Amino acid sequence: MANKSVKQPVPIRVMLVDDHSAFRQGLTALIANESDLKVVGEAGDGAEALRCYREKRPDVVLMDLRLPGIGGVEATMAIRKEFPDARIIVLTTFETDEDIYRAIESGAKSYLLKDTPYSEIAQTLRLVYAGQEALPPRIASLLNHRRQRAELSEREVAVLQMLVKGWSNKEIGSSLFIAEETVKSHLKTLFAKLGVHDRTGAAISAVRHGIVHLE
Amino acid sequence: MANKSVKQPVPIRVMLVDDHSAFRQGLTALIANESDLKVVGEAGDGAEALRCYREKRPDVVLMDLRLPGIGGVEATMAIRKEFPDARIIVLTTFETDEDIYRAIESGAKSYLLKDTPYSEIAQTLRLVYAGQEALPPRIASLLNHRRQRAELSEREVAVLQMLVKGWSNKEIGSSLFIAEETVKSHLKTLFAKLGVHDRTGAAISAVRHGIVHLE
DNA sequence: GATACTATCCCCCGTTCGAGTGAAAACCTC
DNA sequence: GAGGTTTTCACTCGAACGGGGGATAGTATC
Repeated sequence: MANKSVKQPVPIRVMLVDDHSAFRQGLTALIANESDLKVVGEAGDGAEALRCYREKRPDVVLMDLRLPGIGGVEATMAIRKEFPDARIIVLTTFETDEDIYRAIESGAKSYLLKDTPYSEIAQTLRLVYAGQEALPPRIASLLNHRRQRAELSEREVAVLQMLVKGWSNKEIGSSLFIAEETVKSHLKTLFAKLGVHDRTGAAISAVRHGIVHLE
Repeated sequence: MANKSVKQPVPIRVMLVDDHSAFRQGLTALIANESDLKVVGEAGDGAEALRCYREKRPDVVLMDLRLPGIGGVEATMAIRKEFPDARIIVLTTFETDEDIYRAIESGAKSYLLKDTPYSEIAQTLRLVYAGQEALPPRIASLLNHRRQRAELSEREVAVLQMLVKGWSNKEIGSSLFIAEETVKSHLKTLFAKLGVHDRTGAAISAVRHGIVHLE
């Protein structure tokens, strides 16, 4: 039982953040097979993640994005604010460029989809522990797309959200206490920034890129 | 090594269909802990699923929807055509009412999301093996929504797809070799059936309900 | 053969939308 | 305080859209 492992005397200490215990369970079981990796903590939401990080000080964190209460992006920012050296890998099912962008901006070192082969997840844990930033090609490409897209102002996003709800310019205007003409003005810049030519295109583009979430 | 199990002398024979080996791996590991369940076959795509079913004749199948080549719905139909008694549970990440509807129509006995707690997956395997149709409340509710929605004709779906692409009525018309007026006519019935009042609402509704998939 | 439903097309008419152009006020940054 | 961005609003004009009606032909369904 003594620590006689030749390859890795001190395993990389991993923490899992995901609201689905079944997923944590399965991943823990798989990681248990690796001699150089060890799960030292689990959290089911953002607040718990911060508490657990403080207590366990893991080497690497696997973080889901959709969490009850505080989301994964906010949790990542909170942890990195207190522990600037924290190495966090986002592991989620979302793959819009906006989600990826926000995750990386918040300080995540990598971004993996949940259907990534397990071996690749393990490999990424090792790479990120070693200080690298390992982004799969597809993710890196989407991140680039997002960075090439023009930034949307706060107001423009607000208009876009109401557009996706199916509201008319007049309805958007009265909801925001501005003239219909102003809404049209925002839409014009939105069309240009999104590279579309009408409101339907803008709505679809907003959903496709994850700027506005349905549900 | 002899079969001395008291509780379940003959375990329920389960087959997994999912293109991600990591997921199959994790699930197989978890199922191995259950004395009354046993994974007897795995497939990575629809065609392999049918071959494997013929060979192994499992009691229950866990089927993903997004598969390379032949999709999960088609695979379910193919298996049930050859083996009408086949008990198939869809296990996927999609949760639009349209996806659920098509899965159940194709003969699936249950529909679970991949983030379902493992214990519930196991329980559903047992229930479906016993001949029941176990639909989680949320899924059943979405299925009802779909059934309350009016059926869309083939032509209407075609128009809707082009609408989501951001095409104008004129563009849709020339693409389908019909007059612009005919497109407007289809749109009128679409608006009524989808319960919206303009094309943007129709586009969002189509995506939300899974009638048209983005990407 | 009567009864649906679907797909196709037409008309009118008012509303909405989008392009073009311009401009003023507020705010931040340097 | 000069310069940039954001937000706000105005005006015109033509194109696109959506609601109302109706009509014909084909194909199932019964």
